[in-house]
Amino acid sequence: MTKKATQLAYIQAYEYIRDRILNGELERGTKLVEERLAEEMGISRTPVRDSIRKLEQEGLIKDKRVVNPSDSDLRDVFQVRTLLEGFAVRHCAMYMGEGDLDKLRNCVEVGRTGTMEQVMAANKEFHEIIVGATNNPVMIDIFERMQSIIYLFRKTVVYHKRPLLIDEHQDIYEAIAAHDADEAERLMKAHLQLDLEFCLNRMKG
Amino acid sequence: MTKKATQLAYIQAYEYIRDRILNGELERGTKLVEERLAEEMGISRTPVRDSIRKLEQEGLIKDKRVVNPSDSDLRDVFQVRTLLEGFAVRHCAMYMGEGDLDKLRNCVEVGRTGTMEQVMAANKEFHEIIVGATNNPVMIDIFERMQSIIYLFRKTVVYHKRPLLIDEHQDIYEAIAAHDADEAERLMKAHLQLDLEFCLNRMKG
DNA sequence: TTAAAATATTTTGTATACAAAATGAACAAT
DNA sequence: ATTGTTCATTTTGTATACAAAATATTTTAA
Repeated sequence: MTKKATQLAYIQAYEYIRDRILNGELERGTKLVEERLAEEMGISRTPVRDSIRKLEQEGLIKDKRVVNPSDSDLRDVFQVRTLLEGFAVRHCAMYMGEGDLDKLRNCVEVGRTGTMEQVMAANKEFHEIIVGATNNPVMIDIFERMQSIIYLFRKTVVYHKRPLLIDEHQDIYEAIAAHDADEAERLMKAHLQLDLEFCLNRMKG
Repeated sequence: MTKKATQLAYIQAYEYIRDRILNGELERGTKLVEERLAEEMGISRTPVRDSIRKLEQEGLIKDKRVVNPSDSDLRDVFQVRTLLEGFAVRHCAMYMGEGDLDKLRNCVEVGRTGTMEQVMAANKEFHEIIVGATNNPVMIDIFERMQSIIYLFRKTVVYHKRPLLIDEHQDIYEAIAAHDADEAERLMKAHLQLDLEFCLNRMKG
């Protein structure tokens, strides 16, 4: 019994467009024409419009174009991200149980030994576990939305492994495991700051 | 020369539905039927659907019903709100100029002397000025989205003036004016905490 | 050649019709 | 009475046609 994929056209359209944006096939700034996309997918404009509206709300599309975030936009996102993850990691240091701690440690491990794809997934998961541990759906939702933008931005720098990234994750993990909330928060903020600067610098090249 | 109102049906529909939700005419939990609303406004379903989708993204509608946030939902929102406004007020204490300070002082003043409607508007503005001063559109956007939910929740307690609310605003203003970031943040967090508890308690009655 | 106006083309917004799905009511069997 | 099944009704999802708006192109005048 194979898991039945969603048959609804507007969901299909949403995933299709979203994936094409995130993997870079639809470049930043590209104008999205409803009819062209509809034809491309063999459906009508109606569900395509729905999905475009949704992606607009999520911030991946702006004025019918794939968003093209400026340095300033990215800074704004990171400022909020730093706030949320700073809070979240503090929460982790105080309350996180063994299960999640194991998962975090595993992310660090994969970060050192895995393939490129595995490393990227593990890095993403590392942050998701931390934010998820707050158990606050509002916060998680905001975080996930920002992830899309960040991923979009990072797309072009994906093959430039940032040095020290895994070391920083390990340090954060250790601070959490040691229940040192202040240190965990401090390390997380520094980590995100470096990440931001790496992104911004790479964009210029 | 009167300001020309937007003629687009989907914007009109958005504002119409949103206002009816926020002012309580559409009660929490009410099922929203596209065709009924369309007929009611004398337009077709298409723009009504658009606006419902948008309101769903904004969190005012969930599963075609006016949201009915639980205590837990409201706590989650306030946790994020506290984080954002704590940061924002700290920013204000460090960088806010005379112009905005005047506006804040005016909000406090109106809070003491105005009519019910004026007081409510001034209270809202007080917080908007503080968040707006961060100059971070991402943060402002998140804040505004939460405001809708909070307002919806608060709707039922609107005529129970909370004691001390204006005093707290004044204290926050003074801490900002004195450039005391730590104190401003502390006062803001306490203020929001009291606000949350007031909301939650009133809901039970 | 450049700027402005007019025209053509593309693209979006809206209405409507029909199909698919979800919901609810009526009925039968236990 | 309760459960389950069938049928009717409502509501949503999708396609299509047309109108309005925005964009691009050509034409005309200086």
